[in-house]
Amino acid sequence: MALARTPRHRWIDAGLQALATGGPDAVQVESLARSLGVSKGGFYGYFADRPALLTEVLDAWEARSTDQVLAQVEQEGGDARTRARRAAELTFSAELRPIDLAVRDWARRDAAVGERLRRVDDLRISYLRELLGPVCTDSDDLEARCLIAFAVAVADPLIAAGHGSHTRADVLRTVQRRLFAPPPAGP
Amino acid sequence: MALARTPRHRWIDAGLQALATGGPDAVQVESLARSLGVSKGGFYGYFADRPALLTEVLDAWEARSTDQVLAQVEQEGGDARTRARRAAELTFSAELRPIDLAVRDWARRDAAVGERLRRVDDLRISYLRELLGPVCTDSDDLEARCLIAFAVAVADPLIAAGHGSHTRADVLRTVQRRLFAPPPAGP
DNA sequence: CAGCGTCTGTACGGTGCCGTACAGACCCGA
DNA sequence: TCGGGTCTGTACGGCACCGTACAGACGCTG
Repeated sequence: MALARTPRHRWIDAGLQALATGGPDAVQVESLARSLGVSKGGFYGYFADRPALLTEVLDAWEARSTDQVLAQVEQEGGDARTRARRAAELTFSAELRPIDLAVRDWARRDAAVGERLRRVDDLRISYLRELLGPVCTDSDDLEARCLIAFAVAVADPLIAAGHGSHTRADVLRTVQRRLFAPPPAGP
Repeated sequence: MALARTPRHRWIDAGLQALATGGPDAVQVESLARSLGVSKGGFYGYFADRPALLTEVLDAWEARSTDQVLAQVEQEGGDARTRARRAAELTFSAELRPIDLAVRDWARRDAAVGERLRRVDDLRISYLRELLGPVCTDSDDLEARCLIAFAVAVADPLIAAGHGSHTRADVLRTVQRRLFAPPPAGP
């Protein structure tokens, strides 16, 4: 059996890369072949057609975004704040972040992608809820903190504005401190 | 002079619609013509080419998202919280919201679009800062609240997760209350 | 070394979109 | 009513991509 120079996973990796950079429309068979330095000859031996590749690309994204991240975080251990930060670091790494954003935009127009994203986000928020639970007294407060944390993590790279004399990193630190601060007194 | 059945602004409106639904790649001359019930015959009388249309579509979005929204809000008046809510309602209306999201994703790959988005977001955050200023004591707190408010507003429709027994509207209300609450005590 | 299966390059037809060209329909004003 | 300019439909060439077909190269296996 001859060894494949361009096995399945290389097409999928290239697909993830293209998805991250240009969205699902940019995941094109001939374009991927060019980026791999190959012709598309072998592609249709692995995948029935372009949609089949897109499905597998999403599978790969889902696995990397959930199981792999959680396994890594739990293995490294630490207190709640450490694990929350680590989970965020891994989930929104330079590699995974743009894929996440592309999928999020894709989900707006494809219900099946929306379904996948819902599964992934539910899992992420559940984990976050678990980590933030101990510092919150009532569940309203907890849900508000979860949404804030997740929304800021998701939207940070999408927001183009500056913050006067502050850097974005400054502001993010303040937000993080508030998220783990003891609950507010008032009503 | 014959009256145009399909004047400039109709092409631009259709372009905004397509942009909202399918992103910039979906803004196609022949596709827009079909959605307008016309052939593309007249298009090239108004626009040099497809990129020219995209530029004008962005112009229209920018105007509607900034000047028109601000003018409306200031005209209606009210206290800070009312105006903030009204600005959010208008900015993220059912009509403008999907365009905003599409532009945000587009800005990730097109520097010129990023530049426009930066202008628009800077203006929005400045306005928000102005409204939230009075309830904040120090500028760290103020910037954190602005980022939270804006991030939640932007990311809300992008986040697919549920919140247990709470609805998203419940959680958003809690977040909003916190944003206008008096500043927290210690660090 | 010969045979086999697998992977790869090349070529092809089909399709959809871009931008151009041009002829005819249409509406206005004289 | 008649001319003139404007808008519109149709047709075309070019290009990029999809999916298929097939021949040859490659490396393992006997």
